[in-house]
Amino acid sequence: MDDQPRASQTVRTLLQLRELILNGDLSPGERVSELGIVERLGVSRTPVRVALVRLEEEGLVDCLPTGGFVVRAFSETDIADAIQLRGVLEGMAAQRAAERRLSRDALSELRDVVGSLDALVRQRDLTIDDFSDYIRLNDRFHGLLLHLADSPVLKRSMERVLSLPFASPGAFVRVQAELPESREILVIAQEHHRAILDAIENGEGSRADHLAREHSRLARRNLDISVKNQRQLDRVPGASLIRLRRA
Amino acid sequence: MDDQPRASQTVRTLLQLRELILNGDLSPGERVSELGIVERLGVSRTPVRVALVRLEEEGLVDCLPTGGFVVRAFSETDIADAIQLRGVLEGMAAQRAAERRLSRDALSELRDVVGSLDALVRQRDLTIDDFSDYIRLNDRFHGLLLHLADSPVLKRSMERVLSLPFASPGAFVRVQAELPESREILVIAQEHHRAILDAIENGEGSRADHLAREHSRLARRNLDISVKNQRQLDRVPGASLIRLRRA
DNA sequence: GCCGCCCCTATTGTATACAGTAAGGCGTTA
DNA sequence: TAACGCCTTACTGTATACAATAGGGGCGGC
Repeated sequence: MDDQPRASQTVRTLLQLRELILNGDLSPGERVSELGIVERLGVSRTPVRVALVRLEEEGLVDCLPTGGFVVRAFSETDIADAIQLRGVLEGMAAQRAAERRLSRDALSELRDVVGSLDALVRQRDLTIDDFSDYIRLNDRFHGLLLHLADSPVLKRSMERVLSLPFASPGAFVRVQAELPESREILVIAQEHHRAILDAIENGEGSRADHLAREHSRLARRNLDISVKNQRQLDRVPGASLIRLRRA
Repeated sequence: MDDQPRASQTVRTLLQLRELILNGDLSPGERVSELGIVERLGVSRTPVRVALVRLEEEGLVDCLPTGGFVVRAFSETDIADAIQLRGVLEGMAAQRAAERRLSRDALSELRDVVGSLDALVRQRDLTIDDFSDYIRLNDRFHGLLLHLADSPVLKRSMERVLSLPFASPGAFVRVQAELPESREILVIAQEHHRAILDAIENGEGSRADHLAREHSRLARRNLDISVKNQRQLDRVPGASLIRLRRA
């Protein structure tokens, strides 16, 4: 059961604490007691404190002025902004990738992923497993985009944004899977993927940029849909951190 | 002499350690010994460790796989990428500000700053103090832009990028001050400021975006100039962290 | 003389002890 | 009965002690 037997206490604590927060075992606004975590995870206060500092930098917890930390709550606006920001960063990544005039060979992996996605989306009826595969391939596509941009600075910045789990490219796919028009949305998303690849292959930086930004708006749309239906919102990773303002 | 008598040990340690790194008292690649810092700053290891973790998240130090931290070194490419990223984020900020259709009243502060900058740049001969004033007003302009974007997520992301000191808007102004064409560059930069304000006033989001991106390229150009002249590069904040690849 | 192995030391990861402070509860008084 | 104040308690900030590990230096063998 112990996933990380070799990892240091600090790393294990960070991972487990992050999971506690993302799973909703700790509620937004709730103070994260160091001693409470010590009891739960069976480590001393020192690794817990380090993990809390890192999570604060990640943005999952907030520092209280009086000392200590609380689990952060995220509004619909926060999520929408994070999605927009991801779109902008992916736009920059796509643009850079395009303007590097990469060889056909350097793009073979990206082309393979787009090909796999094509095959997947072409199917009539999509199962739960298909959506899992889609999420995996989609993450891979977005990861490759970032890689092809060849910018550690950009990569780091993106990782920060993605540490908010509902900002990740696959965050709303499970929501979307429940919609009647789910397959059509995948068709559109995949058209974006193909077009982004095409733009990169042809060195069309601005086109790649705009396509990536538009692509992220699909997530934004799914967010809007989810907000109107709390049940669907629960399918989003880190759902427990979302606090909608009362209507 | 003690700037922060009331602040906690942790905060003081973070500020002082950051200063040690930025001043070059600790060289890039050099291991940051906890005990060494303890001796230098007269605090215990605990606040030092917290400060190191925070600085690692900021990107000023790197985690060694064996444990401990080293001061990071930044290449010319890193700096160029950070400047480009800042331009993209400021573009997003400007676009958001524009598309919010802000009232004339909400923009009065930004207009004042642009007015002050106008008056400053209009002068024939610019003194050192004038450049200091320019940096202050310029920072204020960029800060207001971020504020008007009204996005905590974006603000946080920008703060991360700006924690690399040579990515900040004013980083290369002191370099530029030494150039024969320094005043002309200021004239161009100020034209950008005016145009960005105009775009925001008129709700022209895309124009604001592109102007902000182009604006950041002035910093990029100054970087290129600085690289050809090590003496000028030393004027940049955090210069000691910059390691150019041998020609 | 050079290379390799072993031991020692320095440094970090981890745990815990101590002190200061803020918050909450209870009692008293108006 | 409600409000104010004091006291207690539990928490975090800080310091330090202990253990494990990695790296370096020295010694010995080839």
